Amino acid sequence: MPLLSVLSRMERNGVKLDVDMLHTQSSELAHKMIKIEQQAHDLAGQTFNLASPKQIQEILFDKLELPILKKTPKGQPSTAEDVLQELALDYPLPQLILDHRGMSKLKSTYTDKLPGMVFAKTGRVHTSYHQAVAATGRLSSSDPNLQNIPVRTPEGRRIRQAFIPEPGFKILSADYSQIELRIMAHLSQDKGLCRAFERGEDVHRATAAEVFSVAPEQVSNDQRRHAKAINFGLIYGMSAFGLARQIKVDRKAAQQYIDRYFERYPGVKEYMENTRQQAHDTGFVETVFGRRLYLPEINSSNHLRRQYAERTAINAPMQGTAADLIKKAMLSIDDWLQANNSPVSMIMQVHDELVFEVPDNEIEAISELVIQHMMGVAELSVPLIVAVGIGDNWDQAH
DNA sequence: AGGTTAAGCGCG
DNA sequence: AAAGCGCGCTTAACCT
Repeated sequence: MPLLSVLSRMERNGVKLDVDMLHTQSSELAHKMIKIEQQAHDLAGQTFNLASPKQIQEILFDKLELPILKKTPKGQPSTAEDVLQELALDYPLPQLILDHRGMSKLKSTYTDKLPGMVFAKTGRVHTSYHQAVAATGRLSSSDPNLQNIPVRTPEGRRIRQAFIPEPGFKILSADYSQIELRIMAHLSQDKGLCRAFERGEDVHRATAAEVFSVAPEQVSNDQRRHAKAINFGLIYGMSAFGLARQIKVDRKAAQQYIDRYFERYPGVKEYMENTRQQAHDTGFVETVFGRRLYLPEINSSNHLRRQYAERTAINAPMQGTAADLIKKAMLSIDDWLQANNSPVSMIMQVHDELVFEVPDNEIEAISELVIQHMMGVAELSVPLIVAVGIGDNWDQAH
């Protein structure tokens, strides 16, 4: 069966929503937002629209004369999240704006919008998946986008709790753990990185131990957090400058971390250099399975465009291979479900995660089946680990 | 009235 | 001078 048919079936399956729960959350958010607005107006000494970047600029930077830490591409003082977080350390108003923004996002995009997207005939929401949008080979989802449902904050997770199964069913979520780092280990064949995954170690902790020269059990929370930022940064082609900004150390320290990383993981260094070189020589990069991404600007005389293409060259094989793997898993799982006339529905895909609606009495068998299919799609140099969760809503299952 | 862009932010 | 990859959605601001 072609992937497109699998996607169509998933769209048709849809997912059930607890609409009442979302309505309740909407009201609560509205109430909290009004309170924040009042506090903000008191601090500013005037009323203003907390959703208007222009008005926020006027109040923060013209009226209150807070320092301008960053500008937008058009030269206006930026009020972006990281800027306001920095300012919030010294002034009260930025935190209120941030809180308000977060709630406003949740309310307008999710709790207000999703109930209206329930399709009357099925009582469920039906997204559209797009197979040929993302350059790296990922799927995208729209109308509504089910690939950006909140999860990182407690308030956000309450929205996930509204994604529920039919009576007699459970939500089963299965995701690949650290899939892109595992692919980096496979592609680079770096000894240390492969060994960490083979031994089932906490990879960020292992990285921290190497980079900061301490025993794994001695790694502090901050060190692990920094190592995690380094690992992600590598996948994205980040520079010392970017790392410094991310983890709030000076540029020199960030450069030392990166140097240290490449000393400890020389295979990764070599892989990065080879990938860049290959992109320059051939004009494309490819995934483990040979799917290519062409990079017409890799030899551009414009530095910005060239550097952008170089970062894409680093990232695309890893992000793209992860996309290939989960698509293969979707195909083989769908194949099995169809062949066995299974009552199980595959209902969502979120890049490294598959979500199913499973009859209560089949949970254990299907968990095992999904894990086996996802792990078994390819034989890489490191194990592909799949974590499964089960629950009465998507948040519980995740 | 309607469309487009900029800024910002939700997710992996 | 910029500085971390890939998406989609909302509001404000601007434009026709």
